[in-house]
Amino acid sequence: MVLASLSTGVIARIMHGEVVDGPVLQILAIKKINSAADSERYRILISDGKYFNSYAMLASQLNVMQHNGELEEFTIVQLDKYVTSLVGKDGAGKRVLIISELTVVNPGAEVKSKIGEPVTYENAAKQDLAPKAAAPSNSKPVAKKEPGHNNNNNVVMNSSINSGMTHPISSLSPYQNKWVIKARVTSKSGIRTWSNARGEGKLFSMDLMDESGEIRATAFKEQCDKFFDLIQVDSVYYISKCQLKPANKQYSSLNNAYEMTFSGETVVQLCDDTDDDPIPEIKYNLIPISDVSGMENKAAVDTIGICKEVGELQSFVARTTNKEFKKREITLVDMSNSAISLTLWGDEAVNFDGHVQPVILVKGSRINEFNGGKSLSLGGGSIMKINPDIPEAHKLRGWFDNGGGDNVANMVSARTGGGNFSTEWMTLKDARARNLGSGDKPDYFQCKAVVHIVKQENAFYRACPQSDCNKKVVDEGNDQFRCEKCNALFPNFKYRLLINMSIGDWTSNRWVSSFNEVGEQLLGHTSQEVGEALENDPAKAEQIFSALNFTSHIFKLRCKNEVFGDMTRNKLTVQSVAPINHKEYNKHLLKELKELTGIGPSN
DNA sequence: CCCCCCCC
Repeated sequence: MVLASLSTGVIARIMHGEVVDGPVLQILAIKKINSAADSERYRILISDGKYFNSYAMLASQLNVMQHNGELEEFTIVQLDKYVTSLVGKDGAGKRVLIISELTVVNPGAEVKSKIGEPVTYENAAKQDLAPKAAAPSNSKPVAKKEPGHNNNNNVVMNSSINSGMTHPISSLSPYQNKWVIKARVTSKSGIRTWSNARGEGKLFSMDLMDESGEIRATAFKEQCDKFFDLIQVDSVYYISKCQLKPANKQYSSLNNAYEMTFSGETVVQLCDDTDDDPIPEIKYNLIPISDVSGMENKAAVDTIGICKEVGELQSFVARTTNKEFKKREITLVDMSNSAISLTLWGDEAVNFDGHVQPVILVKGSRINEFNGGKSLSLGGGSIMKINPDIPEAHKLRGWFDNGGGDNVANMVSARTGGGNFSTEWMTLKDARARNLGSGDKPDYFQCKAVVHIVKQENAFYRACPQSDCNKKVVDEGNDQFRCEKCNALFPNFKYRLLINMSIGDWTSNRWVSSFNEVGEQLLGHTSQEVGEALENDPAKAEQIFSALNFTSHIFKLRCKNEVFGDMTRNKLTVQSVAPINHKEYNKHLLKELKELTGIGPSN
């Protein structure tokens, strides 16, 4: 076994500001810093064999290495990426080493002992330091200063910027307020107003990130107006003089025990030296839309797709909070031949122009699962980019403009109840033979079938006229109708359809039930029209119902055993009907043929 | 000081 040589004496040079590529060092100890819960930080005692530094910290993305036991005592590591930064009051505090990327060269178990007799670098001999007066590590020439906001003689801010000495986000706490951070905005909310018992106002919030960590910041009222336009996602800013307070973890998934609030003292200054900047870029973990099917409900998703369809802007009042919301649902497609619904909110929904079918990138969108379909929703901390200038976007554009989105096979948001995949094709005979519906949960399948018989008897009922109640009403006479669910009398009612019909495919036939919306779609008339015809105009009703006979459709069916007394019946309910897409259906038939015969196209 | 992002 060969142990790597340590970069002897290098810690003194690094800590005096020299930039050294890939120093090889030994971990002598690692311990968790006593900080508030939920913000996990590790401090390291690290040595180059001659000097040690006990003020080294692990950037949080490396915590996992410690969890995996890769950073035990005596481990030899190479630092692939690190910065030094000042913490403490007025820049007079400690300089810390923050390690954001490292490679294990020799595991601690192999090395087994401390190398050399290191002493603190603060006593380093002159010859170990860089020959010329070394610049602090962050002190690349700072770009020309923008006129800062509230930047009147801000000594701390200016001296920090001029010296290149900023504080790592992970070092911020409520106990010390002389700091300047240099951070990238990773997301920014819209302006939101509130009004409650304690008052009213407006605010916006943003997420900030640097090499060491991340933090949420919120600007209220005056600060909201003052800073909203200045703050832009992806830009880097110097920020100082905010209030810090414990983060309410209920509302934030950021890895920080604290959050900050802008105050009247807060100073924000755009930093435009982005091309040679130690602040990391926002990372997008883009996944194919098809992958969303297999992910957990509420999980965060970064993805990119073409906006193939745009829904109308919708307004509604949330039933629980009585707040009004605006939303718009759009459909994204990508090269996994999959489509998914994405919900935009507020101004983003109002201002969205989808008719040009732009490329849409989302970061941190949330999965909402309903009846087996999964859709995405933008929320706090998520961002959307329209036509981002990245290779993935150009690739998608080319794919889509050449007809790529024409044959989307996998509807990730389709409500099949069937779980992770598109609804399985099955014949009516196989559905029986395979005892579908006998489990705890319903089964779902689809088949192509023709309508044989449609029952007119009991094809409708009179329902409560309230929009969110479909309960059958009791005719009280005198044109009064009682809803027992709403416990109210109404002078009117609405018709609801409940169509029973026999459908058949080439293997078998079955009775199926269709509820209101599917019934309207099949009959091509509103429930009101159908109900009135059945009650008052038998000839019209006959015309409406017979038009459905011998028509073929793709039926998505829900199959479940239902118990009535001591009888168990296997019941089929039509979830949705669609016209036969012959291209799609033939694809399915070819696949079946290939499975039966082994002959056919490769996919 | 917000912390809402529904419904089906």
